[in-house]
Amino acid sequence: MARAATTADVFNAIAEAHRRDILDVLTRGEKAVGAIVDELAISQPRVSKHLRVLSEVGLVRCRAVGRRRLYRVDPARLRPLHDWVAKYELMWNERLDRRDDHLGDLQRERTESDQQPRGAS
Amino acid sequence: MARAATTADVFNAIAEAHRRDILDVLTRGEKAVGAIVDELAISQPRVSKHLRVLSEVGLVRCRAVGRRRLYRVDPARLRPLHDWVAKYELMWNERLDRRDDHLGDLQRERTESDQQPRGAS
DNA sequence: GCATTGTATGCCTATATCGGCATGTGCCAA
DNA sequence: TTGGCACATGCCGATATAGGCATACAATGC
Repeated sequence: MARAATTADVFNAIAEAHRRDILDVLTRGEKAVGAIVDELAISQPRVSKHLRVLSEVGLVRCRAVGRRRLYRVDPARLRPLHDWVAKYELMWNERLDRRDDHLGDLQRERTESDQQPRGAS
Repeated sequence: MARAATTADVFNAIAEAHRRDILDVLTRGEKAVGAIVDELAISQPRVSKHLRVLSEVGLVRCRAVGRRRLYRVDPARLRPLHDWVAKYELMWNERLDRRDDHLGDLQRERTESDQQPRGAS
């Protein structure tokens, strides 16, 4: 088996740095392919291909205007990612809080796993 | 060129669903490899390999206890991801706000890109 | 020392990616 | 209609992955 398809989900789609760059550019408003190409100094076919991936996972939407295609971000699609990370954000805030209280020694006071009897889902 | 290494950054590391599963399990506390294996019903070598990737990007830390290795999450490492998504969270909140105000017609009032003169970084 | 448990690694295959380059397709202009 | 601009696609090569299986390594217990 190989790596999961880039279009499998949002996580895979944004793994590629250039794809994130493109999204970031689109953050500043709807843009045509050519504009992205110029702004990022990436070849046009490359941009088009990345846009296709982003499009397939719904991260961008396209609108044709004349012979141009204007792409825009659909930020809501990043929600799964946001929600997933949120859990961990809680964790690191907790840790910082504890560190404030006890000045960071018992960093693992209760975290110590008691190696559950295997099978307890 | 192929896809970026899974160990290139946190984004690539968490692209793999099983890796996220492992992190989620570790969310509930430090766990030994065997515990993860049992909980996720994934082969041991697989788990070990995923842990290695997670380890290389700093998402988990390891501590040897006897012949066991206890892994724990280092949630702070997800910060880049969190920060990146945060921008988009703002965006979708804005949109919802606007929708509240104007009942969603002028969804693109100002978003309209004015196709900057090409070259303006 | 020796057998056993708990993990990490190595090797191999199938698969899919990213990027380059050339070319197809669609729309506009003269 | 012909030319040309804006994008999308197709094909190719190099690369690296995920997972299976067997095995090496480490620590423990007898």
